[in-house]
Amino acid sequence: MGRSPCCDENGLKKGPWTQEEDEKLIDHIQKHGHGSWRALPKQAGLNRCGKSCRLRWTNYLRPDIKRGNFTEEEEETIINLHSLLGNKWSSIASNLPRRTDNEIKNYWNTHLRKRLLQMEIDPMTHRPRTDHLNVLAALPQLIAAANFNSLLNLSQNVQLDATTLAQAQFLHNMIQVISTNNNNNPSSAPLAMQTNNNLFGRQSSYLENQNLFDDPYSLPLLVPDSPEESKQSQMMIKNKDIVQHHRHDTSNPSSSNSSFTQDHHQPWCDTIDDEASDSYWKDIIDSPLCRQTCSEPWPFPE
DNA sequence: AACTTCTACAACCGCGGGTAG
DNA sequence: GCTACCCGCGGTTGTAGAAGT
Repeated sequence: MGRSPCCDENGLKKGPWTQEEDEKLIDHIQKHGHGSWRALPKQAGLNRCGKSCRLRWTNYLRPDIKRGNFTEEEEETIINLHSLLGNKWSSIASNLPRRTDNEIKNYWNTHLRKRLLQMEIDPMTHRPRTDHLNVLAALPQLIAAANFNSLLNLSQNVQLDATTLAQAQFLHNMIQVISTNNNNNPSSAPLAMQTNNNLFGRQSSYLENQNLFDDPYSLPLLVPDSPEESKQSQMMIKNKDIVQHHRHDTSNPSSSNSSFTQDHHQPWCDTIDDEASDSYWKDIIDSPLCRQTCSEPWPFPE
């Protein structure tokens, strides 16, 4: 039907808010509540449209907003929820107390998204990027160039420096994920969810009690394949269960709530033991290695 | 010191859902 | 059922400050 934007009305101020305007808005809402946003500016003596007032209040002035840096726990929650919900910022925000959808959206776009890109993970699908990484063509090249197998074998007997070892592990994991994808395996799931734990080593729980590990070499499936499973998981998110589980599992790694025991897929775990996997992805993300690896052309940095 | 480029994030815009008349 | 309105959401833009040259 079409409507004219509320701010088309003549003479209404746009742009950054002044302290005086903020004070007027806060004062009015504290005394009267916001009521109708459309009517509020006039009542509060503000030369703004209602929409602008609502945005200023909900994203900035509201007293229950938590500002400042995101914690690791918050980052991990955002990444996990984004892999499930996509750009449903308000839904994600509902699982992060005192954070606004706008703030989460900005943080995603300026920090987390870039971080995933640096890891060659598509931030929308949370899967390894294949646009410029032609998997089939690149795989032999990757292995040959890195002399990968010998490196791995060597690493079992020789004390390699940490960087080299980390590079080997990183490549190994990438190849394993890629191989799994190529094998038409259902675990072509978002990479963030394909490790035993998620991107930051916390365990997801919404697929509890499912046998995920038929193929001992496959990476566990942590993302629902069917719409039904997806709905289930989203319901759990709505109930904030997933966040609670995360926290529970963090404090109790051997929690019986977790379905992601590692007994059934030892080959993967041979590379990453329990302790290491807990901080595995986080370490990679934060490490100079990640930046180096991702900033250099494949197949592998020297 | 001056200029350019980059980064972070506040704010805006347009769309769609819900609802009252 | 139609229209007008309100509200919330997600994408995008504008801009101030930081970093680089």
